Amino acid sequence: MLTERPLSIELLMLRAQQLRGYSLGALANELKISLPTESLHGKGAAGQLLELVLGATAGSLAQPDFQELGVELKTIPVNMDGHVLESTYISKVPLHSLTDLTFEGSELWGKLKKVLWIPIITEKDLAITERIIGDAVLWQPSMQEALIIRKDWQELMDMVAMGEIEKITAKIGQVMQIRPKAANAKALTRAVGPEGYSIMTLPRGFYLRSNFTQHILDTALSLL
DNA sequence: GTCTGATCATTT
DNA sequence: AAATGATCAGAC
Repeated sequence: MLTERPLSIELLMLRAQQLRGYSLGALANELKISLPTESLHGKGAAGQLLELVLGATAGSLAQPDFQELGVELKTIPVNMDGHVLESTYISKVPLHSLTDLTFEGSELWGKLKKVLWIPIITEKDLAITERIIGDAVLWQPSMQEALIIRKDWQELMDMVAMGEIEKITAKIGQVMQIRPKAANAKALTRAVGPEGYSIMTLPRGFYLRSNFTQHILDTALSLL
């Protein structure tokens, strides 16, 4: 089983497609690594396993997983009917030092320009080891999709810049939303508050709504 | 604490 | 059932 960094998108796709049908348990066995037993304690296990086997850069960089290829890797849980089960975290939301921020230069857009989606076929409470790798999909947003993403980003970031982070709920945004992204309620970070003063608040993340990622997967699969 | 990888648990 | 808000694990 190869784990080196792929030299081209074609090689990356080839390798990803070869993983179809593997269970996460079988894959972990080949790599001689162990997986968490309970899903409550293995939330990121699928993504980390796929990063390892596909040769992604580990680490906490604000850059795509395959930086040279401009590709971000995302596992996405779907049930046996192909139904997307969860929203997808994309990137952290900048909450301070917001001058000169543009959509084109944002961390979010850097990751959404090109995404390799790897469906993980599962059901609630199914052991992590029993989950199955599905058909990989390489996605680039269409012009229309990109415009909607940019509109959501601007609406949300306008509120952040205006010091209205505490007014933002997950209901805002057509295909994307802002939600907490923290270890727990005690993890606070600095943000722009009302009147421009600094406040402490929960870290936030950008998430793609599941109906949007469902559309991405459905569109790709309809072309096969 | 700040990031990555996400899913869980409760409300709607 | 779907959506929202909260949380789990690990690297640094």
